[in-house]
Amino acid sequence: MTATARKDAPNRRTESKEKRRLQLIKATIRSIAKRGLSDTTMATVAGEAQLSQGIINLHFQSKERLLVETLRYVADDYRNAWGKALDKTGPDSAEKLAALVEVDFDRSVCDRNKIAIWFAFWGESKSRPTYRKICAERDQEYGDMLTTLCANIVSEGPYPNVDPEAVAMGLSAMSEGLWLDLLVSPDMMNPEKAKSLCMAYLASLFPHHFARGHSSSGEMKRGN
Amino acid sequence: MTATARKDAPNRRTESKEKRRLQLIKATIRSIAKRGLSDTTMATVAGEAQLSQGIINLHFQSKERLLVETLRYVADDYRNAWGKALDKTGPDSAEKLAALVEVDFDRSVCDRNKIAIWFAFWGESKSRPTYRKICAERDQEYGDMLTTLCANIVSEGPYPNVDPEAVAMGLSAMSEGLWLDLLVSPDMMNPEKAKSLCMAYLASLFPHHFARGHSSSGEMKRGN
DNA sequence: TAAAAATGAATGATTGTTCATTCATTTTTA
DNA sequence: TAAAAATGAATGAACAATCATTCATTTTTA
Repeated sequence: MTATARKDAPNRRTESKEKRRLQLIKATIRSIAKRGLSDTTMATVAGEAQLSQGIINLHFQSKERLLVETLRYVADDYRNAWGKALDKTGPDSAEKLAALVEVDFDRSVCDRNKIAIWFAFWGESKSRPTYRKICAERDQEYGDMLTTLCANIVSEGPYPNVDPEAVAMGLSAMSEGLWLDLLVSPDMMNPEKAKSLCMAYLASLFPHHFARGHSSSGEMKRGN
Repeated sequence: MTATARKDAPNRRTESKEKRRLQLIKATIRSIAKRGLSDTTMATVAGEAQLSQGIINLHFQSKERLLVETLRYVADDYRNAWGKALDKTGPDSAEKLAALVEVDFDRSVCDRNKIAIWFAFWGESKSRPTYRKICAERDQEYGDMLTTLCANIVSEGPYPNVDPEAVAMGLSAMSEGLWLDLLVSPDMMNPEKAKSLCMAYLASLFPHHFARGHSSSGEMKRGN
């Protein structure tokens, strides 16, 4: 039995604090996805985690803190996803932009459960400044990245009268709106279609960098 | 004292059923906008309406029904808004499309309170089929209208390889995403900017029908 | 064996709902 | 037309259920 083996047992009664917190956050996510935020109680979360009633207050002090930590986890998760995707690409900005669109509709980011979590918190964000702040920071960082990439592309190709920030805002807005369609009308929308709509948007604004009318994933013009 | 005068008193103890229901629905909207859906209780709604505890169950039987009726009211309100806007325009499809964008970011439709209501219900829609159905129907009807208008424009101008349904889906997605920005980052986004982003989207896809690079509301090319 | 982690029954606050009662209004009666 | 009776909308206290939180106890760890 190695030193790490003792951490492999799935239902050890005593886990490290950090692991328990993560376990509870993931249980919270499952509960919100399944029952919605307003039907998610301390009991349903503890039940999802297969732990006892008092466990959440032990690790998070209050329900409110659990929810905030959960939102933070989801936001970090999303940040990591597009950060990693960017690392995998070359230096080309158009390629990076396509990779970001790819991530937004990749299974790891946009299954209906995860989308439901986002909308659950967005839905409460008007009356909860803490939620709103976390979401706004996420938007800010993502938007800055998009704007930088769009600015690079504008500087490369001949695109008179194209405002990089406007393209970035339009693209992220479209992504979020398509998430809503995936959530509300899963019969009408699917990730592939959503992806191609975003790519069509990019192609219409940056015709020298993105090919039009292709539905396959991440298709771009080469050698520009 | 005329026969109608007796209905003018603002705080009549006895109102018609329909008026009371509407009063309670509007109180629900205010409560959700102010406190969010999960902190909206029978007491907060009754308080907003300045009526007593039991009044909601008297008129709506249950909290759940009140919320469903509220969502239906908001959805109908939206439907009426764009229906009226269409009636005011001429027969030109591009003009109608611009009018729809105008409505989406008109004060009467998109102040932060109303947007908060939409997101509150969207946030619960994953786990509430009734909410989802109402939202999906709204999307369907609006999407069909958009698609028809886009198809007309495609048939008018030379737009090879432009799919009307794709444009329609992209536009409505962008609108909804911009609503999210207005909700979460009101410092970064405002209705005028949102409107011009949508118009820029239309201009990039239908350059013969919409003028590019103008920020003033509803600007279109004439005489096409 | 002392410290830490986890339990789950208990607690008090909050919630949606019910219902006997009140009261403004309408209808009927004389 | 004035008084009496009937109506049903509205009330708000009471109720049962549910909720987040606490804490004495048990279990596990080091």
